[in-house]
Amino acid sequence: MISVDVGEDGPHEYASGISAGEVIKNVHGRKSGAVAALVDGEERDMSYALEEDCKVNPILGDSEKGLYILRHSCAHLLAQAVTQLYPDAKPTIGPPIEHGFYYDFHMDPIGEDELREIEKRMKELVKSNIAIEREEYANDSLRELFSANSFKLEIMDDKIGHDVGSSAYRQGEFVDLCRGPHVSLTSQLRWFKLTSTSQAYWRADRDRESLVRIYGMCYSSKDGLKQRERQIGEAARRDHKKIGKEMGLYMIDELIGKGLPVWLPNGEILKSEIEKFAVETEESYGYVRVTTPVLGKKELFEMSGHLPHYSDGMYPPMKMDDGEYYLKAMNCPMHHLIFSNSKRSYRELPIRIAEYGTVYRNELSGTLTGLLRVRMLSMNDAHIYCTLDQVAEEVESNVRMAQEYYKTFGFEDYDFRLSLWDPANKDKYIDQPENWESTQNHLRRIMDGLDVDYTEAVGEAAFYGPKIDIQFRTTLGREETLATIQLDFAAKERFGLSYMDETGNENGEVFVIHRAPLSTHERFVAFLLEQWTGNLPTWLSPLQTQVITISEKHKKYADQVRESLELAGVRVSVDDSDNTIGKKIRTHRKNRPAYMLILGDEEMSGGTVSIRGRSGSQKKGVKLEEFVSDIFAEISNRSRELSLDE
RNA sequence: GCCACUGUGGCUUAGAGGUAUAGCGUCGCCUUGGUAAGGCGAAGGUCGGGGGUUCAAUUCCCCCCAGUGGCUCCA
Repeated sequence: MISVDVGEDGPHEYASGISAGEVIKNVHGRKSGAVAALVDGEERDMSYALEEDCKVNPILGDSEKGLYILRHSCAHLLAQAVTQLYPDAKPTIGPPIEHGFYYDFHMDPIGEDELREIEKRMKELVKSNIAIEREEYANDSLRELFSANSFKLEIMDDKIGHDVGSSAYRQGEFVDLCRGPHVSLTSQLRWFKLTSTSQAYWRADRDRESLVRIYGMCYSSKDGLKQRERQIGEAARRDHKKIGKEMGLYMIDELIGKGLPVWLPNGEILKSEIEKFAVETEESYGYVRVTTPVLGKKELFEMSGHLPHYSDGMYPPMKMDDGEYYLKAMNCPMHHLIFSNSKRSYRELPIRIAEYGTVYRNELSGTLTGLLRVRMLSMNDAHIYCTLDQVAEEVESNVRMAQEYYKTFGFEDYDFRLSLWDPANKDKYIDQPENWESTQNHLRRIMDGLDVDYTEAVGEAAFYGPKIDIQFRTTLGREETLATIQLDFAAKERFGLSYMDETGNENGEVFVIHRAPLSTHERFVAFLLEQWTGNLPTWLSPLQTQVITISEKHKKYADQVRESLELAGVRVSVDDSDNTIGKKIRTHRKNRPAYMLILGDEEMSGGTVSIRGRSGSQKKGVKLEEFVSDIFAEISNRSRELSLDE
């Protein structure tokens, strides 16, 4: 007999050799929802035999661990279906991921029809309710088992004896090299769906074999799957590309080129509202503004380190009669020259140089999408030149500024990330290990002193120094970097930055902070549109008031209303066409004005307006002057809420 | 850049080897209408571009271009 600790009600006695699953069934019932067991803290199959005293807990299908097991098993199910349908296909690796799983196969590319075929076969395998069993092998018999699959052999070369173990999992005729654990029956894998295929390289190495990756999503219940499908639908509804088109914000024309969005009049309004806000804010934080050219000579970018470390991100040079010129990928080199343009005194520091302009980055064509990833980036960029002692305060005030910005814009779902260099990948970074260590530690101390949570990420630094990234989650749960605050220890030497210190000596210890809290206008607008589903706060709305007349008798009054609003600086448009009012409301909804004003006999005689909010709310008989002053206040306060939609 | 899929009037879209649907929008006429589609009519497309196969291609094949989803990369 062995004693098994099952949690709340103390240890139970069982015959030695009983399976973990039997114990869980005995304690938690047949329908516990367990997909595997936690035996002394180790994840095990339900069939795992208990030989000595231990602690056993169920891993529930809807827990994080349980979902990963389900998804992992689902990946095996996929591989079984694929190898049945395509006997020549060689499974490589197939891990669980957030929301689902993928599996990479060495096989000929497949399309949508094949994907549905495979999914159908998976469903059949679920119906057949095949047992999934763990098998233990000695190393050479394991190699024998997978002798036809060079990918599996390669995995064994690397991992056996380390953490993969020498186990395989069998379901019917299909066997996969795997550490497990897995669910015990294919019928436990009901709530999945294959979503897409893509290409991947074996070991993410483009010189190795090209593989077909098949993605799927998988949940523990119908609800989970449905909810994810709804989330995907919601993301489509919030898609900035769709909303941007409806609101006439931007266009992309193939003759201009991909990744080069054009801001249309409505988009330009939105962009300039953001810019106006940033200019005001940064003036109050002591920034000065400059403008620098969009291109510069090769020698400049060699000096800055862009050409050795960032050349992939830059456009090829333009040969001119006096040398080679490059489009700038960043503003910093030119700002450094501005700093050096005059003798600086310690009394002047920190100097904060800001620029609203464009930079140009040669992103791979396949990565470009809408406003989220573009090749011409409009930025509210700035560089702060300060002493080491001043770094902390400047970083802090930038974190604070970012938080203020995001509050106003209504962003809440973001995290800070301390991005560090990767000493194993020295080509990507300036090779000064001591400087990396000291600046990274410095930033870490600053972050620890601020009351914000952050994570650390190796290999995410800029080439010239560590940075604090502000990470956002899109509706689909994908993480994107919105903004960065970067600490640059390299510029001072490369550009010979210096100032006269208190002792009257030239001091070269100038630290540079690069920061762009509002990201690029392109990406920022994409996030804003998603955040608000296009229904932006009034101050940001390209159209703040849409006036709708009931009949042509009211045209004159509508003009009067328009004039009053325009006088107060409110963006207004009048629709006095002879369509019905319902029709007009429907038509104008896609432009997403903050408010619609309905004008008819009642309003005209009383000098009032009838307000229709975005939610469909109606408020009749509001004095025109009252509306004008209310909306004016809402706009000047940059209010997040639409106070008149009630 | 790599892989898969997609590309039909301003927008959404049907279709298929014999030069093509429908709705919205636009324009005109009628309607003067009170909070998410009033009625009638008209215009508008070399079916992404270029080659090829065929008596015939928008439909099949090849090459480009662009979009979408991934890989890689990244603000």
